[in-house]
Amino acid sequence: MKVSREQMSENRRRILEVASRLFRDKGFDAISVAEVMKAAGLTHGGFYGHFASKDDLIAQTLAHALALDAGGGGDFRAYVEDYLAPRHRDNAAGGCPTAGLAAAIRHQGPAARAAMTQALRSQIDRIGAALPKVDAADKRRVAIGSWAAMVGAVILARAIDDPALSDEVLEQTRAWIDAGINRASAT
Amino acid sequence: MKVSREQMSENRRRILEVASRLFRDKGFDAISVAEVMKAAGLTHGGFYGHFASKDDLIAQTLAHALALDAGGGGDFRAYVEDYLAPRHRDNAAGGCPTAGLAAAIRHQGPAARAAMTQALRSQIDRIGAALPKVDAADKRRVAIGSWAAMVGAVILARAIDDPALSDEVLEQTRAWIDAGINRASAT
DNA sequence: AGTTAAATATGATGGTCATCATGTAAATGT
DNA sequence: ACATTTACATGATGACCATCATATTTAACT
Repeated sequence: MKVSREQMSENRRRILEVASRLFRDKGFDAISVAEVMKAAGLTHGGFYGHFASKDDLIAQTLAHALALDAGGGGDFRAYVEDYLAPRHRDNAAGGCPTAGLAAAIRHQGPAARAAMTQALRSQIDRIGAALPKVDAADKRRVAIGSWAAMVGAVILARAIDDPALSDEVLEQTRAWIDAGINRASAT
Repeated sequence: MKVSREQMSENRRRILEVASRLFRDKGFDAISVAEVMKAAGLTHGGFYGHFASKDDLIAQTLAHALALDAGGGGDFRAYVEDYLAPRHRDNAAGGCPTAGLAAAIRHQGPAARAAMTQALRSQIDRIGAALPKVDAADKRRVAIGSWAAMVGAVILARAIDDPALSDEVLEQTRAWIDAGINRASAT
């Protein structure tokens, strides 16, 4: 049955939203088109009215999720603390899409890679801007190094099965980033 | 046809070897059992004589690859330089299994997670031992922070489609790790 | 040398999935 | 009000894949 134009937009929005959560939680391959549609309260048939293919859904979901996730603009230390918290590690479905999906993008199409490139650029700039005390010459190094460590730490912390070691990876990475910022700010 | 016991061991070894390369290159889901067997010069039928399931192959391949990859024991700065080189970024099939597969382990079984946990432990110890000038109290922090940044940087560098930005992620992360080691050694 | 055991090949089987074809009903425009 | 469009539902279709069944061939043991 046909639905109103607003209803259709709303449906499309909900598809992207649930796809974003499902993909972050289980990965692109483990989630079928039918699962996404069902989670959005629809059936699989209408899918190709909204998206050209599953690849298209993946690319649009990525662009959507990465744009929404724009964090790190305020107090950088507080951002790092939240990012490297067990709560974030344990909440992949609602967490940072870069930490959840960056590694899978290698196996996706060009649109997905373009979305991730754009997001990485923005994130580096945002982190740089949130480091006012750091010399301009060092800002980029601090921003890139910190972001790489944050993403890597969450990925590693999620991959291992020892909670104590997983917590330690998060905590030591946080301390390591803090020390790096202090050093760069002390000049 | 039956083959000699040595031939069988050799076959098994080759299956693990090609599986390791294929999985690192394309991911666990994109590689079928039949593909692995074909790449090993066999047909799909013999697979279940060697492994109980694809999950079992994944777990054993991981243990095998992670054990072989034990790097970082010698000169740590040289190791970092190689790790964060474009050559390594562009050679996922032959590169570090942690960088290639860590993010996918979240979706695998307990044996795979156990293998990754063990590998991470060894790697942290190995890096710590390769940092003689760093205070014992700081060793673990430097080792964990550096390793998280290395893994994260390679994952990000592989995910994006702009070669210049990708190179920069590698290079700035290397500089950032260097600076961190210098700071920790200067005490 | 003959018997047995086992490693691999060939050939199903059942399930899942992306995508497509068609029906249906309600919204939109006249 | 009516005609038309269209968003979604239901129901194929064809491909792929993990796993299993059975046959074949040869190493290993007596």
